[in-house]
Amino acid sequence: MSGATILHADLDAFYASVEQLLDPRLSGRPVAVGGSPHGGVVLAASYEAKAYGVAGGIPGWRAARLCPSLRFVPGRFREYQPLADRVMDVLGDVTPVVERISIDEAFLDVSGSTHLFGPPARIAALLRRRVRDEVGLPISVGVARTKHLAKIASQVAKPDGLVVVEPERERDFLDPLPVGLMWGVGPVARARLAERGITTIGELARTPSSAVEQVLGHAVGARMSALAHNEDPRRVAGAGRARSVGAQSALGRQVATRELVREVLGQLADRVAGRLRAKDRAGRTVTVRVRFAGMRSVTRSLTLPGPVATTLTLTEVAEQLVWQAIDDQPGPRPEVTLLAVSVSGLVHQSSLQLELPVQGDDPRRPGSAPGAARWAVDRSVDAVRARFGAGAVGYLPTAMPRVRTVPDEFRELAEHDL
DNA sequence: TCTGGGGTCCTAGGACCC
DNA sequence: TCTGGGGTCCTAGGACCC
Repeated sequence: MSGATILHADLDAFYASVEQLLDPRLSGRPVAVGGSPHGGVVLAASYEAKAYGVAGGIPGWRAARLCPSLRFVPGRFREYQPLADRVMDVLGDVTPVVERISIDEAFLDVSGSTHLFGPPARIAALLRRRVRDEVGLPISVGVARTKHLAKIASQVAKPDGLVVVEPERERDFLDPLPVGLMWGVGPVARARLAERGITTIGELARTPSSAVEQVLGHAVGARMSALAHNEDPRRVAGAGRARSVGAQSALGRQVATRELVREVLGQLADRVAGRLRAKDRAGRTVTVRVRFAGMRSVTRSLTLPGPVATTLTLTEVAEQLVWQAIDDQPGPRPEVTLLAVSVSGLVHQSSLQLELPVQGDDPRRPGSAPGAARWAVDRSVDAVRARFGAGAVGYLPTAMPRVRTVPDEFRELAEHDL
């Protein structure tokens, strides 16, 4: 019961490893998925590339400078989801208690599986071998008494390793590790702690919780303090439902015109509303984000009287909010580099409960009057797309400015279940 | 040469209510 | 007369995660 029975299994450099699997000429070589020496951003880097300092998120031209022999591949995004699902199936063979937290990693509780498969360390080794033999991908596994410890252990195990933290050695394991390995400590928190001379988890554990809270804020400070003291009560369980749904598009640098904004928001709203309708959900709060040249971004949100899930209503509300955000900026009209739309305050909404007009409401107000008609139109569009494909029908002229957009397959990889 | 896309949670101020 | 105390919702911003 109190033994080390939690596993954290994490595929190594997942996207890059898939590319190496699909094209053996890439194996053992530095590979970047996405980006190019001339632009774009690297989405994932193989371990050989990481050795040069190449990492996900950095601009392609910088990656090329760091590693001249780097091979850029566009990414065969369609292949990723099925391969990751096969890995999860392997994990599910040893226990039903699997909590998938992203496309490529999961927690397992194997406390009920040891009578069948042996001790947890053995189970972890078995899983690693099976994933390698049956799917062809390297996976690292951490084994410990808690999720936090197991997660840290798998990070320490990478690449392609296994680390078991026995309960009596937890303190020895944690104390010398950098605070940045803790789940929830990012660059900002790490820098703030470093200013106080706190760089290891052991040092954090020896700092009074009240002091940590002063540095990191009440909630984060208390949580990090507890984790440093190795208190982690979280159980392995299925992930909860999503609390928001969104979509975004980077635009390069463009002057915002009515046409551009409407085109982009129409596409984003179509994705978001379509996902909501597919799961019979809707939400009351619409939030947009506008990022300007220089990476500064602002958000505007509006909570409607009732939930929305129609493409046109969402587009209209988002449009109002985006112009509000842009018009609030002082000086000449700024260049826009990204638009995002998201819907939160989600509720279940059966197909029969439409966006009904609020009595006495202005019929032109978003989310009210034409709701029923719009819902019906969207349902028809959804049905046509289900039969004939996503490109079969849509609302908006797509002849407008060229917006560089990523493939839908890539977007879908990051979607959470609704 | 100039930064992808989808999410979660927390903070803080103001409006509003009892 | 110069202002209690607590709670909820909304909005904007930010850190963090994969």
